[in-house]
Amino acid sequence: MSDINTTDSTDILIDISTAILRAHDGALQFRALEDNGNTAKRLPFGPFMPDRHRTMEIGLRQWVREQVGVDLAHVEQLYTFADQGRYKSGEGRHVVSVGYLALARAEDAAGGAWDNLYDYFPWEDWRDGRPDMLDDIILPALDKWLAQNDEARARVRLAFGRDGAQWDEEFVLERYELLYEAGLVEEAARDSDSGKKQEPVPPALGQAMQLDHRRIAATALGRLRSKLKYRPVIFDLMPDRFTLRALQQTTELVLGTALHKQNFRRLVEKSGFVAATGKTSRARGRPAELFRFRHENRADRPLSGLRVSGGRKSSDGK
Amino acid sequence: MSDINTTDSTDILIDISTAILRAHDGALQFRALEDNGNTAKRLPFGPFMPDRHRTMEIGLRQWVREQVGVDLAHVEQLYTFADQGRYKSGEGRHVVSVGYLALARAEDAAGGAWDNLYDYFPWEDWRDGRPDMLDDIILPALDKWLAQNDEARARVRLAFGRDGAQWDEEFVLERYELLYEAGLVEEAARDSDSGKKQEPVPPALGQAMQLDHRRIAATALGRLRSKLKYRPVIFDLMPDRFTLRALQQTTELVLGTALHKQNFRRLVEKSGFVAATGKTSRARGRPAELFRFRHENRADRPLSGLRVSGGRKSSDGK
DNA sequence: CTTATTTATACTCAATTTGAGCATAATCTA
DNA sequence: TAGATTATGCTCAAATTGAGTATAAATAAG
Repeated sequence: MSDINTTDSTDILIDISTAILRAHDGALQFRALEDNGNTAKRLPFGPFMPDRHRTMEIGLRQWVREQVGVDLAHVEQLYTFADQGRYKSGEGRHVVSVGYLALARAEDAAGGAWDNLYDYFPWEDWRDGRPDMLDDIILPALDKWLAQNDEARARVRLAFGRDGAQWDEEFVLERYELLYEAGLVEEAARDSDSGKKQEPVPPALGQAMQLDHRRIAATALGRLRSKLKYRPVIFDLMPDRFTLRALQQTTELVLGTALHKQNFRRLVEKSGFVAATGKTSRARGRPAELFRFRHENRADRPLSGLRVSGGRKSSDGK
Repeated sequence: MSDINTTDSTDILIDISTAILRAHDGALQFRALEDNGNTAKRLPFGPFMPDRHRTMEIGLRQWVREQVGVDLAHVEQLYTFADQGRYKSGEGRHVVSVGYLALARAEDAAGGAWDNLYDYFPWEDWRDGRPDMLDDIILPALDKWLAQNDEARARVRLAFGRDGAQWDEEFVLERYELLYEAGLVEEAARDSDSGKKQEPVPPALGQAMQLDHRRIAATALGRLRSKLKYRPVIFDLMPDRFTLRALQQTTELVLGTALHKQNFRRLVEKSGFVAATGKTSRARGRPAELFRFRHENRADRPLSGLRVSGGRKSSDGK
């Protein structure tokens, strides 16, 4: 038990970092903070202090309150990262990092600096088709790396959908991790013992972040993409009233893929998650009906979320 | 950042606890350890020691190696629990508990004591239909509690599938948490300040465990049930060669529900995850073909896991 | 004010998937 | 040799899904 093995346990510091996402201006954004003397930005974060924080979520909410003034809709723990060497702390303290995902409605998250998440993960946005950088930069660079690290080939194949495997938009973290291991993101060079400096890749692959925050952001995006499909979390990114078009755009934003309009509408209407109201027009074209999320119903249905799917998979042979 | 807020951070101890599951003897079992002077059992666990453990998974594997001799197939981090008051440590140390799920093949996990997981969560096993204890004991008790705690009503409805909501086998943790909060499991009485002792419920609801280990076990079961549906993890519970019947029984074991045999077969064969081999007979009846898991293929397909589903949902009205 | 443009919404249709069975096959037991 | 028992093949209708076509209701342009 704890009392037996407790002997030499070193000083541990737990940091709680939160990726706060919102959908705004046709972009998937997250709250990014700047620090003096550091070009890389960071997520809101702070230490977990058991004396003051009865739970980690209470701690999280404190740091979010103090560092950014945002009303959080959905909050969810992502993962606890504890690898040594991926997180340098000033002192000798060992740092363990607990990542959280939080969703905010644009209305409740007005002020402050918000960055486009896809500026940090440009290879994840497939809304206008497969990003060129994949074939032009990433895959060739990975191939070069694989020549030295053949054991990673299967992971690359799976994560990047090569050789017959298909791209799975949920593998955001797996892709980032591989790019990190291959030394293709700035953080890799930064974390490696400053002695042998890895060659920085000419066209930087997305913006870097402080500490392990980009890893947490990647985890957040992957988790959100996955969760969307079985729980109605998308509504935590939407305002009170919204058109189906807006709902679809937000969904596409998160998934990073385009969806078939009529079928999306059919899916949503059938799901029972939304109820019609009056209507608005604003923008061009025929005015669209405004819907609202049916809280009442949240429990009635299989909670299946929006079973969006990309498109009929090519029925290749078998 | 950390250096700023680091001031008074109290001494934190991180415990790594692992629910190791296997399918054996027609039961879903987990490795349960006994301690002298404690009737409640525990999971293998030990402190995370950053000096010795480069990653938490390395720490986990050390404790598992030392405490139980089991070859782990699949290992997955579940959740980090840090609520104060749910975990008493002998000393003044604040304990944070990181839970892991591990799967083992019965062949690689022979020795030691294995307990039936459903002895700890009897209300989760629906293979022979809805367990009587739900209507006889649990729901009436929850109702009594709800009379004092009306704000929990919606959660109970969702977790226990009442009032039109339907039972979702994945909500294992949510159900356990509610039973805990309602004081219906032994751990609740144990953790509450010994002063006011909660009345223990006459027929104990499943076996209790030490510390927060039953909570971790609940998380493990919920996660596994969920993951089964989108990743082929079930094969990490199977031996090298298996009949489709065995695969189905293991799946039913995990999900806690019965499945339609012919459709399960169709699903599995079409998935491409298995390949036929020779055949065995042993048991009564027509001998069944033996299959093996197709590792090669792991990446080819959408990785969709076994999209098992309970049965056609009643198309109630809308 | 008439037409093009734009977006929303309704419907269709075929392919595929799913839920439920029935039917037959291949063993073992009595 | 007749069950009993389990495996496997096949059918069939209902539901879901992918991909369009068609129509409606606005705004913007001339």
